[in-house]
Amino acid sequence: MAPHSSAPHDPDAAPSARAESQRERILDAAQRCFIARGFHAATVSDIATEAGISQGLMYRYFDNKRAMILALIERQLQSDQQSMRRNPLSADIVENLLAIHQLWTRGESIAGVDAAIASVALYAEITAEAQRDPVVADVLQRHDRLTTQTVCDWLRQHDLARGAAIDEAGLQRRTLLMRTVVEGLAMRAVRDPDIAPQTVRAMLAGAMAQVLND
Amino acid sequence: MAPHSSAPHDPDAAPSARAESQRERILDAAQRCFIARGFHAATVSDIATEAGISQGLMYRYFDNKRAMILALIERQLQSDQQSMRRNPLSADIVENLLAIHQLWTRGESIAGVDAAIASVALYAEITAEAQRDPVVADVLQRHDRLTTQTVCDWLRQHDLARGAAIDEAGLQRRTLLMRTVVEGLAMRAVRDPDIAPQTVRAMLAGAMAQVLND
Amino acid sequence: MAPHSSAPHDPDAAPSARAESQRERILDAAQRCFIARGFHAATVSDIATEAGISQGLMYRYFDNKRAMILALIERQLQSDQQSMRRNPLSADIVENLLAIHQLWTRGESIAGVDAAIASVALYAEITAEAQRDPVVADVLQRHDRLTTQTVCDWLRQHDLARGAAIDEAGLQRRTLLMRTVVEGLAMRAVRDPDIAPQTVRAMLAGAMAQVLND
Amino acid sequence: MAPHSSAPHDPDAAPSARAESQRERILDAAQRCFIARGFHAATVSDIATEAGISQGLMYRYFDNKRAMILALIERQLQSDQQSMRRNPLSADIVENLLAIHQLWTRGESIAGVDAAIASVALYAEITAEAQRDPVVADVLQRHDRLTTQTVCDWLRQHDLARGAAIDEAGLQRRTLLMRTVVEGLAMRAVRDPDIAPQTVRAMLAGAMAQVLND
DNA sequence: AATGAATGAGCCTTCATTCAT
DNA sequence: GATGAATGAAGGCTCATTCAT
Repeated sequence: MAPHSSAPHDPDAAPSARAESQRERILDAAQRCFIARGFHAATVSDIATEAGISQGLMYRYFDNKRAMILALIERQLQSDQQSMRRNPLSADIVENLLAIHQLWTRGESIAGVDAAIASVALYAEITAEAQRDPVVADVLQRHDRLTTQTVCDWLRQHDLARGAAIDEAGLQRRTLLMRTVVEGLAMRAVRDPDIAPQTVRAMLAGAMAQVLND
Repeated sequence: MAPHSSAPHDPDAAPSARAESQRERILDAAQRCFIARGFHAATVSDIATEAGISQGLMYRYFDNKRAMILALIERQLQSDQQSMRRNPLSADIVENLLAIHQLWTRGESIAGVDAAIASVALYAEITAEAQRDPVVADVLQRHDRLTTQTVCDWLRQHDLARGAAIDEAGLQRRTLLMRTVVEGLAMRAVRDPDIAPQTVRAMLAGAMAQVLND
Repeated sequence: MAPHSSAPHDPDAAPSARAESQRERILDAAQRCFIARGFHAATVSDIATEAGISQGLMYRYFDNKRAMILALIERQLQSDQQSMRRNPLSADIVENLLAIHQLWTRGESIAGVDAAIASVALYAEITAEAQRDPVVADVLQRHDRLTTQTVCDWLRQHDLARGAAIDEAGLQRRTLLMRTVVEGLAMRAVRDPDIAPQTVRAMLAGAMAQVLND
Repeated sequence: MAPHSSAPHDPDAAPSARAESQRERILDAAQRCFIARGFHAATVSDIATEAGISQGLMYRYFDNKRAMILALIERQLQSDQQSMRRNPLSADIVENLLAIHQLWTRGESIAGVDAAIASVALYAEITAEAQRDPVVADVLQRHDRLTTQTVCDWLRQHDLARGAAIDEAGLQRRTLLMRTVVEGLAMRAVRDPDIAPQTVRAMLAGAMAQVLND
């Protein structure tokens, strides 16, 4: 019908660059609102205002509020994965996590930092949602396995580099420990923001020793 | 107005036993609803039905919905603490956590089990709320420190029992590790419910070794 | 739970007298609004205002707007049937229809008159809805057959009274003619309200002669 | 602005052939949508899609949705009249009506058939609208009288052809009967689609005998 | 103490209409 | 002429809260 442009409401067509950037603007706004108020308390009106567009227009880009939530979750998971992939294991891992812990502690949303968890509030809310919404649970699990694979590959490379024998069961154990400690630390940062940094550093040093050298 | 009992709406009077048990019933119902649907999606009507009372009556026990949420959070934190206090460190700690991990994995609400986290969804939602609501954050932090103290005392007792030297910095590090691993594992259980149990056991064995024996 | 009263929102309980009278008030208001503006143009807010209650309260008595429409249609059909049943065939049938035609012509809603069609606008709108909504179509057809039976029985009694032989095919033909003329006349009354009464009377006389005496 | 053609948005200019054909396309689409969903439930977007043009463009041909409805009603009435004029009274009138009744019964829109009522749903909705909107009522009545005149002329010709004396009052009576039966039958077709065809034929035979031979 | 009817604010969503291109 | 992005005003509906009984 209109050969030179494909509207966002035409599901068969690839979205135009403008449409894509609008979606991103909306998702950015949604992210801020969801972090600030939560998935259910944030209103479509909030998001529209934050995005600087009218409420009605949002429905050209998303079928409904739930679709916004799902799209945001999907985007968040993909961004998390990319962060993990870009951020190789290093000797500085303890110091890196320590720095990120400080940001979590301040409740700031982390942009430009390669953190697997950009906002603890969003991470927690997505997790809660996964226990209620099977669609969210599925998306989450699919991404989770990719991330686990990424971490596992890291460790395998690390072992090869240091000439250690490859032990698959051990790799999985250490991957799980790595992820558990990171995510647990995020929760700790919110629930008691005043832990002494040296305690965190010592804990991380011990745990990362197991991750990297066992 | 009610000559034979001090009504719960009289703030100056000590709540009667009956009033106290009503509050408990309501909070029990609220807990089930909040776990199933979340703080904001659960309606007052849901909770009233679940508690088997009328909507209007709830407002004799709680000023409003927010007060219910706060009371539930408070109660949850106290119950978590009691679990921790009742559940001393033992050689079975790995197997205990493994069993709880299975329950988390199934998304079941844990009753009668001495788990620090009765429902991961509720735990996550409370954490998210803490990053938005300073009142929640304060309550959370106050309880958190008590719990940290409880765990720390455990470990001190454990060290005394095995004749180890007492190292305060080490105790704090191991306490943090303990809590981080438990809370991280709860999140892992939701985000990827299909991790192999032997992997979890191996990870826990390694981490708990550091907690108990370092 | 409450043994002495059954709330309208409890689907298992028989509605209380109060609830029933509220439903009637709402349906009365809905009828006025639907006649004045149509099923789809009339708003729930219109109806609430007309009924003198709040919007929210309507949803204690009807699940949604569609349920109101369906309930009104059902009530209308039942009332039509009762009119037919109360209003036996008589020598005055021509004059009766003539009088009703005058009311139709003025677009007035007919109350207290035993007219099969109380409001032509409502009758037309229900008919239109039947061609779109299978549920409405079903309800309509079910009632229609009862009404047809009622008219058919009238005519049979009439024939017996005048000593005529009973001819089933003929009864059905005359029943159909009777109903067709009545409903057709209703439409005529709206589409050209200025037909001369003597023309209507003459037409009815001829048609009713066939209905009553063939 | 458009030097080579008189644009439809210029009210002083005669509409170009192109503009006229666009209007027809839009009205065709509108008719399909209105039949399927009703005046108020059909959206401008529906109609635009059905017509294969953009929403914005429709506003170059019609001021607003109401203007579309009015134009469609006007066109419908004209087309009905032409059908009546093209379709002279004949011995087959009973069989013709019987065939049309079948189409009404199936809820199909009748195209290419010389039926006075192309769609019962549309006919009913227009009738309902006439009782609300004086503009519609006026247009309807004006057309109605022309149609009545057309039918009346038919019958006069018929009488002349068979050598009967011309009786003006009788002509009006028979015209009214004719129209009443046709429109009443349309309603019957929707409200009880399962009437036996032989019953319809017998009823029509009797009524048309009065129309043609009295 | 207890009920549940009643309210009204506000939410998600739709849609007629406008406007920049 | 033509598009479709954008707007804003409702509309249907929900729900926390209040109140008469």
